[in-house]
Amino acid sequence: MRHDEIEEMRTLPLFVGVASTHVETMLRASFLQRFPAHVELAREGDPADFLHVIIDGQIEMYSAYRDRETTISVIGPGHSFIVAAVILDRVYLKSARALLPSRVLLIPAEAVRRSFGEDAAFSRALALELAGAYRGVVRELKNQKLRSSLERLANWILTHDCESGGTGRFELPFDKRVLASRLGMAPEVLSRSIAALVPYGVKVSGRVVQIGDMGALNGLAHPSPTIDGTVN
Amino acid sequence: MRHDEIEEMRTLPLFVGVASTHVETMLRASFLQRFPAHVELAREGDPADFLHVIIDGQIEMYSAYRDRETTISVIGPGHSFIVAAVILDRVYLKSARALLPSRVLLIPAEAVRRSFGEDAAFSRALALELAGAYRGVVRELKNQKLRSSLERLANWILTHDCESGGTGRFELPFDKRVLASRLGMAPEVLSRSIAALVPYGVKVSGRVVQIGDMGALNGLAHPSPTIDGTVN
DNA sequence: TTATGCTCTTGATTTATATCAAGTACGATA
DNA sequence: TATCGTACTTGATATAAATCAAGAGCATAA
Repeated sequence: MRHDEIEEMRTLPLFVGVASTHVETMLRASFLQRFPAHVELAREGDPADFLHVIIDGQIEMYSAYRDRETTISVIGPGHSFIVAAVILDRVYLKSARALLPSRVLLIPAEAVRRSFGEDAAFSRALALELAGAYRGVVRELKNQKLRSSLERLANWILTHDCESGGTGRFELPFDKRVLASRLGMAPEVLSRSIAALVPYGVKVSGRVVQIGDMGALNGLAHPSPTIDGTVN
Repeated sequence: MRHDEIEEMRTLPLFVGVASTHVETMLRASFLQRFPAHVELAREGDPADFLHVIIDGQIEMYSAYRDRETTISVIGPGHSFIVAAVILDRVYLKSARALLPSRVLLIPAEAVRRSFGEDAAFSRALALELAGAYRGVVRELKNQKLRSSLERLANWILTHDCESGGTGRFELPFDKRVLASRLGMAPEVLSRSIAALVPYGVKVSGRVVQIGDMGALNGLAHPSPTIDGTVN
């Protein structure tokens, strides 16, 4: 990495309060890599060689079993992934692919584990990161086990609108087929669910979603702070 | 807590390598409490007042939404819960109830957060604990999204047999209705799924499960290291 | 513009799972 | 031992979701 790039990375949330010598050591061993869309960056079952931090672009975390595949999450700039596998020195549980051309910071697992062992601020930052990630997955598990597809979609729309300014109008951040997989349904079911939201004032044309009647949508969705809470 | 009890708690895995003054401080502020069966120890949505460590007994972690309820996990002696909520100072995402009469160590959240901030070994122990917990939930989410009820049951039997000695014969550790909820299905569906395993050599009478043909069950279950791995 | 290949939608159907309603087994208790 | 309550099972049915099969819309490139 170039010097100016290292300066840019130094300010990542993961590194706040961490001794600059440790940040320096990790960053010097790191790579800033570009990935074209559709490329796989990590495969589940492989040993965790790098901690990944998305600088820009969009990454899909997914998993396959027999002839099925499901999207676990889609993440963007600032997010890191495979933290748990790296510090435990285990294999990845998910695969990752770029949905958009992306730049990703790759920090060698070995360097991360060394800093984790030597720098208290860094181990604390990782603990907090993991605690937040843990709660995110717990929320998602509840979402899957306790809700119907239509409820999941309705709540996703509410949450996403909220995260993108709460204007009642936003663009889908990725293909509908990815959204379907993320929500745990077949693409056909997503299509029909979108149609089923029309009586509740939701209009979807192409990638644009419009919430016409927030009250009606809320009444259908029944959002819950312990499932949808935007702050972990 | 009495002195001998404090001595007993000192050896908990959560405390290995942690400065004894910190352990002492936390334990002195803690309570060792007994809960009869069926009692609720924590309710989702409440602020996290205590880190809980099960000394003995059995605790069900569950969650409710509208008129539904689901079991997230059932845990036993040595396991701690609500670590994430405690260190982030947030509300619980799950409720907890005792399935058996239980003894639980309650460490005040405030004391945990202080030690987390001051003791590097403790923050590292929590990070590792959280990393393991995170991977556990990810596995469970994949289990839910990628498998049918019958596959989930078949794999649960294999995993549980393995964890209890791999003899091909074990006792259900809790009621079938709890198992059904844990596996994400209605109790009736569990009954029928158990019946559907007979052709694969699985016999269930009362609480005793016998695996007659490990090969056949494996063939149905297709266990995967990235879903069922017993080591996180 | 017309082709080409997508993604998405719609309709018909099957399959999986939940629900409702009895019944049966079984353990605890008197 | 008899009785009560609870957990579990079984059958019938309803609902939810997946699958299969076309077709429609839309962007891209020739």
